[in-house]
Order: sequence, then structure tokens, then C-alpha cells
Amino acid sequence: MVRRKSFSGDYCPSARSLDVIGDWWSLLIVRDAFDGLTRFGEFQKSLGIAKNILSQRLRTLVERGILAPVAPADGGAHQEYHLTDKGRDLFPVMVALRQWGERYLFAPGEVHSALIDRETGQPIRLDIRTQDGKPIGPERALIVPPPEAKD
Amino acid sequence: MVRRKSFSGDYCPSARSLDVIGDWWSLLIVRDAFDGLTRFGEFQKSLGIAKNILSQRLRTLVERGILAPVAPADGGAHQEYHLTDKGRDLFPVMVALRQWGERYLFAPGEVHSALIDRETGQPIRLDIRTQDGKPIGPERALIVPPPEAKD
DNA sequence: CGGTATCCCTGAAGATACTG
DNA sequence: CAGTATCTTCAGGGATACCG
Repeated sequence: MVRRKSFSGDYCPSARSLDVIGDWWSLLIVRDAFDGLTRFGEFQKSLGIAKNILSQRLRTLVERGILAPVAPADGGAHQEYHLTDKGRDLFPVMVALRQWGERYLFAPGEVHSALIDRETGQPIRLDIRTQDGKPIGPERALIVPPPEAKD
Repeated sequence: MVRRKSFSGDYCPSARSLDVIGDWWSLLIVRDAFDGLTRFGEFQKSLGIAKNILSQRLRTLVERGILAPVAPADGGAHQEYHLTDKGRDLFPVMVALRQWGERYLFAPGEVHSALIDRETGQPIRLDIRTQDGKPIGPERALIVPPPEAKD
């Protein structure tokens, strides 16, 4: 988990992302934030995480600009944690993980939570396309290294 | 990182996914597999991972049906590891991670590897839509718990 | 080259107690 | 309720040596 000095993935955006949000708890906290949770106690109750760990995770998520500490609207004393734009842009990651999990990690008929469009009630899906809108699969994808480095 | 007995995320597909592929090395191996790497030594060289760890990771990826061990086409003695359909379906996860990393984890002008359509050379993007094809943002998304459980 | 077998060590996570 | 401070434990991972 700890990033070593340097390796061939330094210029790979996926690797960097994993370095930043590639740990279990952080993504789960983000998931809960998408679900509308904002307070320390809410996260703790939802995740069953130790308080010191939660505290530390929240701090690094704030440091990394994924969550922002905000004062509650009702003027209360407690702290709230809201997703920033950067955090909200993790939405596709969450959807992709969810979609894969739904497909492969549940037995037929086994229940699971669902992600829907709150306006239409329809399930939310995601797909990959080229810029002109054509759907595309992994077989057509190619990772090209940057000019003066190898990926 | 280790999954505890039970918690509120049991019925959340995202949480299950993270439980299966939520560790740093596994996703990086999968990324390399998308990049066309198949052999033990290739992964090791690319990742700089210790051999015993790589061995163990490959084994669990095989156990989980993400990679499959196959004999090389040239009849050679070495083992190869290929993505299964299940593994290939992690493509959106990789693309989502990559896209987020490109956007937030690189300084302006800093080089990084790119993911392109090998047929057209165009960048590959991903987006989220409802089933009738309308693009949609996180603000419209809603996680609904399964009937008899809370997410 | 493609692993397996050991040993060791660090750091991430839990439990618990305490504070404002 | 929202944390901080300690202490301890334990498993993930590195290094190294060895094997077919």
C-alpha cells in the first residue's frame, strides 16, 4: 500500500488514483458521503470503524481535497463533511465498482442496494465510449506511454 | 482492509467490490493485464513487487476468477495469466480511476499515459447515464436499500 | 525463468480511556 | 457528540534463499 520510491506506474493516472483513494476505508467513506452522510457519528455507525481510524481517514480525505469540513446549516456545533467537486467526481468510480459488484458478487436473486435516478427511478448505468459517442470495449483500448517516460 | 464479521455495507455492491479488488496491488496487476502483460516476470518487472507477494496476488486473482492461468500459445513451459470475462469487465473501473487521476492528480502540463481507441486514436471517456441514455450527475443519484435490509 | 519457503519488520487497524 | 491519545496486536509486504 505504501508507495515505494518509484516504479513504472508513476505516470499512470490509474496508479496515482489508487495511491490516493486506493484504500478500503476511504472509498467506503466516500460512498457514504454520496449517500448523504455528513457527520462523524453517521460514518462511524455506518461503517463500524474505530473512531481514531475514522478521524484519521477524514483528515486525510480533507487534506486531499475530497471532503471539505463545513459548519452545519442549522448553526449547530458539530462538524460536517461534504464532498468537494473533486470528491463528487469520484462518482464514476463508485458507479463502476457498484456495477461490477452487482454483476459478479451477488448470487442470483440475492438482494442488494441499487443506484437509481431519483427523478425517473431508473437504474443508473455507465458506459465507455469514444469522443464521438461510439461504445467501445477493452479490446479496442490501448494505453500509450507519455512522450519521455514509460508507463 | 480485512473484512469484519458484518457491517452495514454488506448489501452494497461497491463495498463487496472493494472487498474483492480493493487492494492496491490487485488493481495494478489488472491494469497491467489490460496493458497486455501476461507473464510472472512481466508483472514483476512492471510493478517492482516482491515475488512472493506477486505469487500470492496472482493466486487470489485466479481464485476469484479475474485472471485465468493458461498455457502459452507457443507451447513454451512458462505460465500465462489472462483476464477472464469477469476481469475484463473491470475495464470501466480502470477507466474511471484513470479519468479521475488524469484530472486531479497531474499538474498542468505534466505528462501521463493515455488511454485511446486503437482504431481511431481518440481518447476513451466514460459517462453515466440513465437507461434511456440521458447523462446524469451524482446529484440525481440515489442509493436505495434492498427490501429487507439496510444498505 | 517461475515460482515456494522463511524470516522479519512496519504500519494499519482495534480497543479503550480520556477531553471539550 | 466529536473527536484525541495510547497501547497493542496482527497481517501485508520486503528481502533473501532456495527449488524444478
